Amino acid sequence: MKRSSSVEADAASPATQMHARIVTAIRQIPRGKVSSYGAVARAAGYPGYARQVGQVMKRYAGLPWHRVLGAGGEIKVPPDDAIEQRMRLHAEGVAFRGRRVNMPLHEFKFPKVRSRLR
DNA sequence: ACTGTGACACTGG
DNA sequence: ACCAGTGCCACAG
Repeated sequence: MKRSSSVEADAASPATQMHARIVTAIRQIPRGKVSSYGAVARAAGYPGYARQVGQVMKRYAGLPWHRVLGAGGEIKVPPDDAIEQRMRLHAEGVAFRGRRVNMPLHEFKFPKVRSRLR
């Protein structure tokens, strides 16, 4: 098997794997529950990669992006999308207390918090 | 290769 | 509760 062949090195690229793991984590958040960028990053095995979670969500379509909030349950998306996010969450029964949602009440707990990856 | 940017998080005033 | 400063990291130009 070719180890450093350019083609498959692509598929196994660290970055690609990270994206995949982040996407998977986001998909785990059930309807009516929410999580945070940081929590998703940790669940995916990449603590400290909160910003990358945002990047991935922007690139991948079909993700429940509205269930991901900033630390403390704050909305971190631009004003336009923020409106839709609130609307979607409200439709799922997630209520806002002013600018943020009641995290202790709505936060989804990831089952398998994997240890650090690389 | 270097610099700026951002859908983040945390601390301190 | 609000805002500024700092650390964080991949990506784009």
